[in-house]
Amino acid sequence: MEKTTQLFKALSEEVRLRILGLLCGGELCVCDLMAVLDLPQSTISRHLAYLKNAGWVAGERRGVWMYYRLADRDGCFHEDLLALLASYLPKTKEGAADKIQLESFLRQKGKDAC
Amino acid sequence: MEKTTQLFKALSEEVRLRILGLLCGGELCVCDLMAVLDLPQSTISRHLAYLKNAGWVAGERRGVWMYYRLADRDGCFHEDLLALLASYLPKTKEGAADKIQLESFLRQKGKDAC
DNA sequence: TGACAGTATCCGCCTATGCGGATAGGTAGA
DNA sequence: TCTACCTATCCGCATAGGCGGATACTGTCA
Repeated sequence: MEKTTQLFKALSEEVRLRILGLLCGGELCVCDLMAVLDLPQSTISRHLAYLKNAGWVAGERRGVWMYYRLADRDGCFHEDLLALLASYLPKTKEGAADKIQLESFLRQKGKDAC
Repeated sequence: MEKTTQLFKALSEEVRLRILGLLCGGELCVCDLMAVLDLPQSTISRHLAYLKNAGWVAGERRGVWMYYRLADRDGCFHEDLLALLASYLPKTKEGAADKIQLESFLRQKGKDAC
């Protein structure tokens, strides 16, 4: 049950819920999240470490960047809980706003690359 | 989303998960929970207040006793999350043990009343 | 190999919340 | 109304974890 309380602790902070909501759309690197959430790098990194520790996300280094994605689910409960979140978070005010923000940021990033 | 993080904060402590698990079986008073969880009264009461504040449980005074039950669900998300918990908690080691403990306690209580 | 960019971790500070014992508040029955 | 019992709240204390700035680490490229 320790594992379960860890899962819930990780969900009990708005920033982390928003991060999970964004990661439902696919992997992102720390700087993407910084831009969308408008928070200092140390704050984002700390929350990602927390989510990783709790088993919610996994990180993978690719060159200079660390990409984070939703971790492989560990058990039915974890799976079901994530499904619930994935259907709920985008409907919230903050979740919807973050999504729009992310799309516009990624579009801009794409342009800059050209 | 504030409301949501409150729901999760309430779930991020083992004692409170166990209380919810027990209340899934029906209403109970503080002294029932004290007996089953083997914790001081102030601790139980504090956690119940927290759960009540978060919207998980509702209390009703009946004579000297306060009976607590699961609160009416407030929104689909709350509903679905509770359903998930109700199917998960009894399967955990602690949840199953608490259930057995509760049954034996209530049986004893019934006998004493005769 | 030196400079730089992205990320993780450390630091000091502050708040929330855990705990159990003590106390206060309600209610029923004598 | 006095007493006894059940429950809620207060108290002091300890710890977890929030924050942002500073620093350390790591990988890339010239």
